[in-house]
Amino acid sequence: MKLAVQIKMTKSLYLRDPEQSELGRNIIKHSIQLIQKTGFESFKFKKLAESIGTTEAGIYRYFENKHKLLVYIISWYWGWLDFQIGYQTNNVKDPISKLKLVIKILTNNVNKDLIPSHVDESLLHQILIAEGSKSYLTKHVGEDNNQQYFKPYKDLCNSVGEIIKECNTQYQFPHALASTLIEVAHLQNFFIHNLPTITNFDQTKKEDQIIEFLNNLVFSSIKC
Amino acid sequence: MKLAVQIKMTKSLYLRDPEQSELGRNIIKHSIQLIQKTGFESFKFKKLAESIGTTEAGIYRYFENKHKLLVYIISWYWGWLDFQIGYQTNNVKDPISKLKLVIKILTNNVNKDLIPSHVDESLLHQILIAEGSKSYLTKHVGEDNNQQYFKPYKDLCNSVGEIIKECNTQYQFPHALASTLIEVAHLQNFFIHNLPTITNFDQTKKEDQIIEFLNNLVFSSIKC
DNA sequence: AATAAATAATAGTATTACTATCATTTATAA
DNA sequence: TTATAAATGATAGTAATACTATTATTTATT
Repeated sequence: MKLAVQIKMTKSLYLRDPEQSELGRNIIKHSIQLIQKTGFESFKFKKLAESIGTTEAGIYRYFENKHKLLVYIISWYWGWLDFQIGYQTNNVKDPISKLKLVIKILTNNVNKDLIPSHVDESLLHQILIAEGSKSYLTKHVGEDNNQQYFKPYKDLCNSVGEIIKECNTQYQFPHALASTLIEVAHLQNFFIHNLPTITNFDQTKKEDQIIEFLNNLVFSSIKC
Repeated sequence: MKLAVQIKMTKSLYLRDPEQSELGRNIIKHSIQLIQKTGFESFKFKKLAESIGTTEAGIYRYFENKHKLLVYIISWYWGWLDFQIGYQTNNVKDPISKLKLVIKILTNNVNKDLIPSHVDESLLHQILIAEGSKSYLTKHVGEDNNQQYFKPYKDLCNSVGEIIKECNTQYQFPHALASTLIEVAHLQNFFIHNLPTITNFDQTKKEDQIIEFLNNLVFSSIKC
């Protein structure tokens, strides 16, 4: 039997809870496929409706607009990552090993068993890399923040920050380093695949090199 | 007499060179104001035309679309930063002092004397923070890269990477660290102003704290 | 004074991001 | 079972947007 994780989502992100119906789950599933395939700018509710076999109006009953749908998907991923980190580092005592595992998870070396079937984790990870920052890089980020849209992201930063603290209680910027680590993991992944000449990474074992770079960055900073 | 810096721009970014006419310079000037004020998503050529006192068709004679205009503006800024770094670190012998100065420049503690009058450097810096990554986070990043749209950005990463190398020739990832430094400077600036609870920075002397964080990050990594 | 280039004025088109309406199906409750 | 409500489907419509095209007018160059 497959264990499906339930990620708690902010209610104000949706009009109708997409987890509670077949159509809703289809909206999420096909959104992930379409956004990954076409990019967020070319992602249209009309195309989404077509690929599901429903109508635009059907989508709008679940999500007010496509930006909220993007934020929903991305928040879901942050929540899931946060759960993964808690779950997978559960038995790890040594904080340094813990943080190393976190870096691996952020760079996408994870156990995929616990994910609900309608979500494709590898597509989601690609969306995060290419579209993640668009969820907050808006003029209405303040209001969105007041509505708790970024709570899963902040919770994740906090979880990672706490592990950093465990490694070195003297380190001054655990939370800034946590958000840096999360974002740079995605950033370097994007660069390595799309603007390769920007980095020194050779083109073999890309992910491993990102992990090495991040390990060096983080553990030098906290002097471990 | 004011010295105006000329930044070399990729020709394929524009249809007509905006530096060469009053209208062109107005397009740049008012774009910067409008994008900063409304955000890129709400930035419309129609509104831009109105604020200049020309027509949409007039803008389209200079730029094929608003994405290319954004890339133009952002590339210009990277070129300008690269120049600033070269110019201001010119007399600095010690590579560590040099790199510290670079961090200051990236966090916007710069001499503004050399900037052409139609460009507002502080608005531009804000655009970079909030919209910078949108210039490459597209599905057509590969083609854009082939067209050399990101050359100024890569050149800047390279300049910073070279300074990092001077500090420690043994360090493995000078260019990855350079791009990380540039992006994290902007990222932490965005977070501190828009999602403050994410970092540990207290709300006074924000920029100084970013500088401190970046100094720690970079100099620990390269063991200086 | 002749010619070319740049700009202004206006109009038009396909697409998009929604909103509204009403009929039909599906689930729930008496 | 039937009554009621809730969710979905089908269709239409609208204002705004991202462009393109055309022609007239102004400005610069020869």
